[in-house]
Amino acid sequence: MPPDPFSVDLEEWLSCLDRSGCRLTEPLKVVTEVMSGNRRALSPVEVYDLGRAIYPKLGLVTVYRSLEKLESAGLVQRVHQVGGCNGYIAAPQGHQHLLICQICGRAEYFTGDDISDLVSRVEAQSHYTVQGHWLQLFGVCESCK
Amino acid sequence: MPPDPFSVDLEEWLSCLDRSGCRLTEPLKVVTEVMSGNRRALSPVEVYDLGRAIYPKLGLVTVYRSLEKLESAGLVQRVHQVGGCNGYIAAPQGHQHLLICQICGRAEYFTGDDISDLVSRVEAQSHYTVQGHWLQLFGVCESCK
DNA sequence: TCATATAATGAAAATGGTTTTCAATTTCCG
DNA sequence: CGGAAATTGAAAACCATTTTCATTATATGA
Ligand SMILES: [Mn+2]
Ligand SMILES: [Mn+2]
Ligand SMILES: [Zn+2]
Ligand SMILES: [Zn+2]
Repeated sequence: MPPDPFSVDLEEWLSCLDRSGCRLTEPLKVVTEVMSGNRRALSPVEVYDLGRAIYPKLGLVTVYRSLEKLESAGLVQRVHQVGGCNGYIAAPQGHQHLLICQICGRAEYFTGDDISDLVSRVEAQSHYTVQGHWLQLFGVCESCK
Repeated sequence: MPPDPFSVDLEEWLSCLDRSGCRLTEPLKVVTEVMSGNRRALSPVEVYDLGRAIYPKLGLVTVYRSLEKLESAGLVQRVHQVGGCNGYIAAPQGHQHLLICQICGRAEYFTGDDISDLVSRVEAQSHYTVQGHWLQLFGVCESCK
């Protein structure tokens, strides 16, 4: 069973940010706490609202800057959806892709996609060299059915 | 061999728009001509620039409205990429996905992805019901290597 | 511990892509 | 042909994100 990205704890994220040269300020810690403890893709404003519940004088600009740091450090990733592409969620550990509930937004990572045969076939037919892929599954989670 | 969405001709697109209740105005025809004759994902401004080469008094607002009509009619689709999610390209015919050149932006559709085994496995493990998927391949096209 | 350099913050302003408004124009049906 | 109604383009509004800048907080090392 692969490690669950959502079980990674706050301390690890903070030391990772520390190692990458960030100062561990209160606002950054708050954004990190919100992002590490959530299983949904959150927009900057949602992070802002959740963050202010912990630290009321948090600024929205700081949320944007903190998300950028978390993304640079590889701790969160952007999530593209039909409804918008400004969501952020805890990054996968290794080769994983997202499965997102269309009703409540809850997300899980899954492993085991093997598209190497498909890639070979597509490369042969198209004469492209394939370097990477995006895969995302959409559905309904257990509690939403 | 599946039909190539990029070979669909302008007349078909126009009659499709006609059938869906649009008035075939000069600006809409111009945007349709640009979109049906291009193999790259184009942003609204790119469509605007290409369109004005044909019809100089075309307005950017009309480009937005025309792209919306083309999307509603199922003739174009939005393309999500790392560099932005405001690109539009001719829609696939049936079950196809995009392969995009990272260098020049040229895109091809491919068929034959079969992820049903993966979906079954993921459904069993996650207890989600999977309803759909996004798949996109990125690479380098023949002329860019 | 304390002084200091400097990274980080938050408010306000700027930016830039997209949408809305509205009067004028064009299409298409009768 | 009219004439109703959809469509257009310019201007203004909107809104998410970025930039600016004076102030504050952090880390470092004397
Ligand atoms: Mn994969
Ligand atoms: Mn597929
Ligand atoms: Zn759900
Ligand atoms: Zn190319």
